[in-house]
Amino acid sequence: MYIHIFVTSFETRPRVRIEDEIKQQQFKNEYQKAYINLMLTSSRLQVQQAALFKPFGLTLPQFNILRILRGQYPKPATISLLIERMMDKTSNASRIVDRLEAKELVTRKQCPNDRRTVDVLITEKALALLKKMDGCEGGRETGIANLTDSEARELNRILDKIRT
Amino acid sequence: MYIHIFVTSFETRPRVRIEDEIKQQQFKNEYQKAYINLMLTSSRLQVQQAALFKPFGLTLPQFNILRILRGQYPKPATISLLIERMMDKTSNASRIVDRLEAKELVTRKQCPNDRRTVDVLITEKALALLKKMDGCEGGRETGIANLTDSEARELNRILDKIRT
DNA sequence: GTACATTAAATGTATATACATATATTTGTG
DNA sequence: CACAAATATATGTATATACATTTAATGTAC
Repeated sequence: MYIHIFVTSFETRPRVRIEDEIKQQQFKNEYQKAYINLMLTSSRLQVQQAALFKPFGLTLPQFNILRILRGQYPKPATISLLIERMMDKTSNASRIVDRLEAKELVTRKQCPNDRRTVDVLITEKALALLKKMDGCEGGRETGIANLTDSEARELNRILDKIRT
Repeated sequence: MYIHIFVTSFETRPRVRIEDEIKQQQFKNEYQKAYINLMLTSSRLQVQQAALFKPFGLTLPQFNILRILRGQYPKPATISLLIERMMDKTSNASRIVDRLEAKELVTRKQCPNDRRTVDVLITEKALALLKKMDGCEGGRETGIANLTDSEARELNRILDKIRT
């Protein structure tokens, strides 16, 4: 997975388990610890999620695009719409669609109404693939499942506050 | 920043602010919501952190390596040690060191004791740079600062549980 | 001490991010 | 209508991740 971890604190100790690393740390304060903890945890979850996806031959961004396209189906989506929904505006939807097209998971053709735009449509093959993948999604098979329902709720509240 | 967001839910609505996106969602459960929320939040924080680093001409992985090297200073570090401490075992320390070397922020020379290994040493130039950067670190200037101390503590507890 | 395994680092390739620029088309304004 | 601005997509380049392979040096077994 792709994540940059900005860690100021792993400078002087040997590596053990990541959680041990953190526990041994002396952080400047709870905020710094929370920051690093958040990066580590999201990285960990992404690795778990990617492992679930791997047998199906899709990367996470590719899967994400396919999910958006399925949401539109049977209507096509433009690249702009994909970028909008992807929420990572700087990621490159064109090239991810290139790869999906190469795998015959989407088709791409110029839109007649506005010839600047492209109609991207998910194929039957991709719909079948997604159907098989429904289940290994959304963190239920990751460490998130360790939480109680109220802890998940509290986590959501705190994360919302961070993004406020 | 590099983060893959696995979002099953942004398939049918127009994009507004990310937090609005989430609020409008109907998630399968709190777990799915927490998963997505975690990805979004860490992504957001990384973008904020990267923006702080940009004026100094360093990427986050490069900064991270330099911090490790400063922790070792005046001793050198081998590539193996950097990988160990980076905690992203699959990331490519050799090539990150290449770039730091090109910027004259580290030196690299074969270790005489074990000629397989390389001594990577942080330069004075890099130490001065890091000194200037001390301050824009650890999330204090990011959304983490929105939390109270006890919220940060609770967040840490919950994240630890996820990684258990 | 040679042969084989192990280790350290570098290199190769595919994918993705981050950001700038190019190209084609449409829209808007005079 | 002509021409500039805006829009949609694609392309280029640097960096990083993810993973496999290569190369050199060391360690170990016989």
